[in-house]
Amino acid sequence: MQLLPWPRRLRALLLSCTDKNSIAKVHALMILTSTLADGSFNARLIASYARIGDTVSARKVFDKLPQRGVNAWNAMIVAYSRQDHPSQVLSLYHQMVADGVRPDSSTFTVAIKACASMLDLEIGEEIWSKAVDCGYERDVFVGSSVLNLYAKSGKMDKAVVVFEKMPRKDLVSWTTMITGFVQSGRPMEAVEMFRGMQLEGIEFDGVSMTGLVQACASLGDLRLSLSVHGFMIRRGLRMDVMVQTSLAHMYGKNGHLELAYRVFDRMPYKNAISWGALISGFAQNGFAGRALEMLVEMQGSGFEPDSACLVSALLACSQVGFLKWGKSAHAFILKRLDFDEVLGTAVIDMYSKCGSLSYARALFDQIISRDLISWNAMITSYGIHGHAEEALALFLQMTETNIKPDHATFASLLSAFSHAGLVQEGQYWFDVMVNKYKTTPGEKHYACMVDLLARAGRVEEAYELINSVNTERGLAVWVALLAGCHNHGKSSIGEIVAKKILDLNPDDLGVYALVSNFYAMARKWDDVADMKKMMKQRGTKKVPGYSVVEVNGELHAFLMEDKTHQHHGDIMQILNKLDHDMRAIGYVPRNEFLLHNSEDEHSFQQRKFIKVL
DNA sequence: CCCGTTGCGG
Repeated sequence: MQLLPWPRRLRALLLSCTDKNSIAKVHALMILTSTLADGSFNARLIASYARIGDTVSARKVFDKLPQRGVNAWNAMIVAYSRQDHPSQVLSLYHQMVADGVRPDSSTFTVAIKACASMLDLEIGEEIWSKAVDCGYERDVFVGSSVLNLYAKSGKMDKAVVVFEKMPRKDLVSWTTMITGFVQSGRPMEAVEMFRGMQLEGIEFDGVSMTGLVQACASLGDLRLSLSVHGFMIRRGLRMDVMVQTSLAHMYGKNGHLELAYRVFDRMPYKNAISWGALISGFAQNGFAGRALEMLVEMQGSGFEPDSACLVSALLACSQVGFLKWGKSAHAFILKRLDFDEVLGTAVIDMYSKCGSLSYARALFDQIISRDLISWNAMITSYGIHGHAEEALALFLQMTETNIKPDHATFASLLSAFSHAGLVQEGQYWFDVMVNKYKTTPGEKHYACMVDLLARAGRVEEAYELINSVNTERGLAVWVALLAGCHNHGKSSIGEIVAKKILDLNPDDLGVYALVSNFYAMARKWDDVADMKKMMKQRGTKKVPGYSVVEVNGELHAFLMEDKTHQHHGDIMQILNKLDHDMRAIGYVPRNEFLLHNSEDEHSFQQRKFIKVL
């Protein structure tokens, strides 16, 4: 065997090292042969320790070096980057610059990546401008890193500027733009980016495809989703867990749960995230029971649910008011997970929707990390429960923190006033929102204001309000107004509003019921008959509301004309007694406008059992 | 030669 010169032998040896002991032996040899002083070899030693995850040993070598070249600094910086220690990366970067060592492409790339992961746009841009000064403006690696920095900071428009200036764009730079647009809620542009990449003749991979699939998921276009899925099969893409999980999620999120399950079922390797994708699909589409079943099933298959799975499970409990399971989920979190903002807010929401406002508030006070959405959720909870004063008190408390209220906060606050019938307060805070917080009111805010005025019988004012603004006036605004017209016998305005509603072609049967009830109030019997015909034609796209009660941990669902409950007779008896007692103290039920359509109700019942159980 | 882009949630 021919002996190589020392440095080359050591380099070969280092490359074959897979454990700490063998690296340490080479390390000793390097000391003996005095090759450690060689700038290109000490960097390799640091990189070897880093490769096996031993950052501590790498740092010891680094610290003992008499002088450090770019490669040594880079090796150490990359080591910290691999271990996901962005602040260490930045501190080394700054030390290196202070030592007068000139960073290279690799240094800038990794340093900017660290800023992206800490969402520190300011330092990131500072480093980027230094990179430009050092002549790396046209570098693909540094460029992609900057694209990601802007994408993660929600500055896609800045990313576009950098991207368009890049002379050479490769798979990673295109992919960064795709995922950037997806994460910024601009899925159409993500799809356009994918098409642009195809036109440039750059072959896609699993990562870029994951971005495209996520774009399809947020577009909710089944035809596009199916064609993308078909495209990747035709092109023979090797699908890994991530691609398959994003596919299952794409179908599940948009309610195509059979397709989602088919993808999931055929996955050779699944993990907790794949399960989470399915669970969230079921939970978000109203299949609460199925979501909770899958949570149990995943544990049976040996997977530990993570916080995202629990968030979906809590959402499922909220939807059906299943307090018993909600409490189990809470207990599970206390035992095995750490509370973050998302998980905390989901538990708060669950307690609130399951009727336990005090638990919700106690949790809100306990959760250390509360963000904007946590505050909004708690304010919403008070609103739903009719506690407008508490909602306002919380809002005022919020203004003392550094979290700024957003459009959703005001929507919750205004809705709280509308539920409590506090017209003056509502008007006052609407004004504050517009003038002090410079928040442009949207459809939701106008709907609250219309609801507030219309409930109080000030239908004319509400009508004037919506006619005075130029914003998009959607269904909710008109529905709130018509409900007011119905309750306060305002037939002339109501007729105009009813026509507007019908022009919008809603697919909610409840809206048609409201219009029909309004016509009945106005004694427009021909229109009532038309409405009934229309409802029959349109079929049952939307499931009507039903009540759910939890008794001893078991759910009982009720809807109109439903006689299937085992204690139906007893329940009716008690209801009759309550009805009798209420009339005795002066209650006059307004059931003269109630709508009956027994054929539809039958199909509703079928769906009810699928959904709740 | 190294460095940049990925899957579920309030």
